[in-house]
Amino acid sequence: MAQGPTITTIAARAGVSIASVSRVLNGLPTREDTIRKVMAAADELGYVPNAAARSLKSNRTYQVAFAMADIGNPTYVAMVREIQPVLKAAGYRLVLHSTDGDVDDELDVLRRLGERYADGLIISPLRGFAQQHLDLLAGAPAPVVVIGSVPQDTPVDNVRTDSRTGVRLALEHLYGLGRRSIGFLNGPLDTIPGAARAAAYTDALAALGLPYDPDLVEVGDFYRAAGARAAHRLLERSRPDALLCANDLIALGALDALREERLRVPEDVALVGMDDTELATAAWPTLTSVSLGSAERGRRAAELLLDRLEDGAAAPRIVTVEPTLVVRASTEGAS
Amino acid sequence: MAQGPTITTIAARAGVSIASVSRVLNGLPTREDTIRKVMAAADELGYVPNAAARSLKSNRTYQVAFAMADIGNPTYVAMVREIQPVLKAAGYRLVLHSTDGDVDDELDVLRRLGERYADGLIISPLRGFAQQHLDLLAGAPAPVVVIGSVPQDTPVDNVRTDSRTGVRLALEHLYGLGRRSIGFLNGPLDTIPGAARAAAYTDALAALGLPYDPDLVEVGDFYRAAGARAAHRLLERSRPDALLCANDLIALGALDALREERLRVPEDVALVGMDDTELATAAWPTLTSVSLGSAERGRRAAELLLDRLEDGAAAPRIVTVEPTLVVRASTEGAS
DNA sequence: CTCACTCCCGTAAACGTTTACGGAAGCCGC
DNA sequence: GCGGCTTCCGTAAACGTTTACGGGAGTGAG
Repeated sequence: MAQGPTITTIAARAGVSIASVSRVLNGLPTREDTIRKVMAAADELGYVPNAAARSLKSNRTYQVAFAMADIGNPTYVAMVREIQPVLKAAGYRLVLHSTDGDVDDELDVLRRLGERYADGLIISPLRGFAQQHLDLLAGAPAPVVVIGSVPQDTPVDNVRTDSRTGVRLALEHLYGLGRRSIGFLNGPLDTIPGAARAAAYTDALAALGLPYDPDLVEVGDFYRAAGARAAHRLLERSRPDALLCANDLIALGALDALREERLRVPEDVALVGMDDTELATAAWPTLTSVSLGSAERGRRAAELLLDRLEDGAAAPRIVTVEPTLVVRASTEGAS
Repeated sequence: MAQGPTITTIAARAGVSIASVSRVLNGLPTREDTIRKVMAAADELGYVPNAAARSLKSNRTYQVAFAMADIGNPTYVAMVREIQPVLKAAGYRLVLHSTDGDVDDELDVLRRLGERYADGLIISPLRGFAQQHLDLLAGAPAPVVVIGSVPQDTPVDNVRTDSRTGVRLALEHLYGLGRRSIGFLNGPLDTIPGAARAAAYTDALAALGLPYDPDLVEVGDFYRAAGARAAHRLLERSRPDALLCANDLIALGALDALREERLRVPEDVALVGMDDTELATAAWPTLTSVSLGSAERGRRAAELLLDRLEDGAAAPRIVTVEPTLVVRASTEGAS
């Protein structure tokens, strides 16, 4: 934990000025033997540049922040997993924020960007986009990329998916299998995905000519235990032949509940999750799931941010990742 | 992306010196109406302090780094999940490094601590502890906490688990169920957990009076697909009545393989994983797994680091987290 | 020999904070 | 009315870099 050498130390040992040291270390044109002297001194002293001083002067931290609701959720893990290597390859560190889906926390992350501890931010808000969010986004002191849909004219890079299409794919698949009583286990309606999926479910039903039956819909939370409870509540008052779950965790909970109720999957109830996380293939029967391309969304977001850091003036871009349906045993029968 | 206000801006607007502004913002004793003026100016301007300038002066970044092999591995996710809130509560940000288990990457993380971009580091090395590691650890420019066992006299805080006991618990459990031909699917032997678990397996067999049969041991990698391949190889040449897997991912792969070979779990082959990740409860049958307390290790590591940041001089501490066996359906039959 | 030009390098300022130091103002007791 | 104390604040230095600017040495041409 010794006090490290600074360019001043190196300059003294090499017998040159700190300016020369800095030039050598940054590869600016310098005479050959000065380079050698400085390099030798730096090596001997084990010099490592000080990040704080460098960013103070250059206004670059080479850090990027990623804010999401919960690192325990495999969707976000998939994103982080893709974001990290992209940033690393470009020489950036990753700062991780878990907001627990708390709006104040999210706003706080946005505000503290002003501390300039990071050059940019990727945020995947769970709740939110009150006017307050939008104001902060518009006036953000550093580039921000939002994963999730942002209102039309918000001047921000944006990676979105089309959960409407995703839900439709799932319902069409179930309809095609002859299921007509398709229940829906959703997450909280005050979350962005919760609200979007609720609307999409209603629309997709209508498109298929199926009636909307409130008894077939339950709202819980995006966790496994909550999914199980929601499934039990739903099964108490109706008997669907299929269940769409707003994410894979809920689907796992539903699987637990169905097992307890001695209902077979998929024979009695076909089950579809969303997000297509690794849990979908760990479960048994393996879960049919709507892939919303979390990994790809993460990667694209990181790329957008890096582009933006290169060229701050370019017009905001919107990238849309198409959902796909990954069919597995929980709807199509035995493995 | 406007240029933010600095304490100089505030000082001008409030009609005081920058020293007064700094004092007010840091809560040092100041006259009441100066406080008001400064606060008013700061609020109006939306002042946010600059992190780089602050850390340059104070030598504190309020960041902590965590380096692990692979954020896709649920073990590390469990750690991050615990580490993050502990740090956040203490006002620290989390910087995440994925090393892919690459030794050079690990060394690089250690070296770059010298940039002082973080006040401390939690590292969970997968390979390593060559002399090079130890030298770097000893001379680290900031406190380091290692998750995983470190040689006896390394002057570093250390959170370890006792995988020897963990493996013994698993084998005793299987032995108690009447299993006598217990196979072992391990990860690479040049990794720390791989080597430790191999030795523990041999010892535990001996303690139970069972012979060591090389045909019952297969080495692969810590991934699901590798686990499946290893299981297939093992099943080609022997017919165990139980399989211990060096982590849950391998166990999931083994489950895949066993299913393909039409072997029933646990009737034909009892299956035990390690790490007790969420995958263990997602699988079917649910997986008996040796919990190595990943979550707790993460939390304890974060706490150790925070303590160390308070008091750098205290003697290095070693915390040991006891493994436990979580028995589920993959050894004890129907749910 | 001198002038102009080039090539390197050193001096010093700047980034936005924190903080040591000393000065000004007010108050008290004598 | 003056010395001494306290309280508050401003000046300036410092943290470790990067970089604008200008000066000195060397070269070549006239």
